[in-house]
This record gives sequence, C-alpha cells and structure tokens, in this order.
Amino acid sequence: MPELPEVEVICQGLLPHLMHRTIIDVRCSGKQLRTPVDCEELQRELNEKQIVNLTRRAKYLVLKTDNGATLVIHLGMTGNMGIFDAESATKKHDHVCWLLDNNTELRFNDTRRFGAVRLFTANNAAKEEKKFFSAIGPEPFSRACSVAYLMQRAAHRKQAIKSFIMDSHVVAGIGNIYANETLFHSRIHPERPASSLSSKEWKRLLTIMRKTLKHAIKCGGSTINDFVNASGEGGYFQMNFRIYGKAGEACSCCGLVISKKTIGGRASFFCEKCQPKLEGSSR
DNA sequence: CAAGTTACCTGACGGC
DNA sequence: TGCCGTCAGGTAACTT
Repeated sequence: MPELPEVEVICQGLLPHLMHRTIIDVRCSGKQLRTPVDCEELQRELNEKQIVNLTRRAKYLVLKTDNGATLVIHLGMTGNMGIFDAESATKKHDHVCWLLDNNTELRFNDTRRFGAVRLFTANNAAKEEKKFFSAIGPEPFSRACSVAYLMQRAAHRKQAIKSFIMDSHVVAGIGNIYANETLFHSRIHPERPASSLSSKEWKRLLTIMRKTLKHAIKCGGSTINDFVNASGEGGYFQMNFRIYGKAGEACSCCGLVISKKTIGGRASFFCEKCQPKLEGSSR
C-alpha cells in the first residue's frame, strides 16, 4: 500500500527512465479509475511531447511535459507504475500505458482502481495544479511542517491523534501504516485527543515521523532497484514494522500483547503499556 | 464546523 | 469444491 515512502521510491526509480523521453502514444483500458480517464485528451495533450520533470507531492506523482501540461497520478491502494518493453504483454489491471520513443512503455497498473490519473492541460496547468495541491497540508520534511504549525492546527481538536496525523489536509503522505508506526515509536496512544499533546510530545512525534519515513525510503531504495520489467512483480517493499499488523503478538519493547482497535474507521495497533492513554512517557 | 461514516473496487482468506 | 461474508485502505462526499 503506497504511502509517502513508496511513492517517493517509485518517483526516484522512474525518473531516469522518463526524463527527456518523448511520449509517442497513450493507451487506456477504458475502465474508470477514481476519476474518469479521458484517453483522447491524454493523447491530444501528451503525444509527441517530451517529459521534462517527475516529482512527488504528498502521495501523488507529478509529471510535466515540455508543452506545459501536468499529469497527476495517485496510486490509490494497489496502484503501481513500471517501465516495460513496449512489445511485452500487458497485465490484467494495466489501465493507462504511455508509449515512449525508445520502445519502452510506462504502465499504470491498479487492481482495485482506487488510483487516479488526472491531466491538467497546458492552457491552465499551473493554476489547476496549484489549486489541486493547495488543500493538502505541508510535506512532513518541509520547514512549514513545524511543531508550532502542528500544535496550532491541533488546537481545540478532540479528534484522535492518529486520525489527525492521517488527515492529508494537516500533513501530507501519512497513511495508516506509518501513523501506527510513528505513534508507537513516539510512545503516544493513538486515541489521545490531538489537542492534548504537549509541545514536547509534538516535537518527539515530528522527529520520529520524519525518521520513520526516511528510513522507509532508504529501505525501499535498496529493495527496489530495477524499475525496468520488474515493477509490480514483487509488490511493495516490506518494512520490518514493529506494531502495524501485529495484534496478539508481543510488544518488541515490553512484551505485552499488542492491542488492535478500530479508530476513525481504520485498523489501529498499539501497546497499552508503551503508549499510555494519559499524558507522559512510561519511561 | 468538527468529526464520524460510507462509497468506491478487487482479491485473499476463513468458515461452513 | 464453492459460496458467502469480511477485510484491506486513500480520498471525497456525505451525515450527524
């Protein structure tokens, strides 16, 4: 399940294969993704155009072409992107394919079709892109994502801290897995009201969130190193999670059985002892 | 307006 | 064997 680290690794992996390549043609499965895919528009806007940039913002990949168009891709839950030989057989759930000028093809595969491929056309791409991303919170690594910012946003909010840090309007890129991991390592109970965290706790949470994401990117970078004809084969890199999915197992820190509870409609894992519900560390 | 709930989608898995 | 229910999860629209 692609969260910020996975998208970052995919972005870095694809960049050398896409930079300065020219798109020859676009093909679509015809299936609707999260938003409808207009294949004719994609062709009209991208055919014969050169790729000049590929970046990540939140969990989105942002691809730009030399005519000023912007392609925004979200991998949803099961989405993946890879470079393939143009002659190779497509797989089930390949929904959008971009044929490139070196006989390779960029393919978007998404089993559950929670992903999205959106195009901002050259005539208004800058404006539309700005509007699209303006609602999304700052990148966790950015200066804007400070303890002061987070505390200000959390003020008077009774929402569970876990739901709060998963809210993309607050901070970009934190999904269920990294929310669970971050809170465990920060020793903060996921149900603590967002407004109840002290500045000391916010500082610890932010530091650990960044550290956890960075570590995952580093692991992913070494795991996935071949984006040609390989992407999508092995799924996403498996981090050695300490808490996510470990209900019933012993806490790696204190040995207590790990709890599982639905918070904000999402499976949540935590250690009652290491993540006390009352403010203050158990250390 | 905050916060909780549901829809979207397919495949894996467990129970019978 | 196969059928059915449940679960997984990001995002936006919806309800409370």
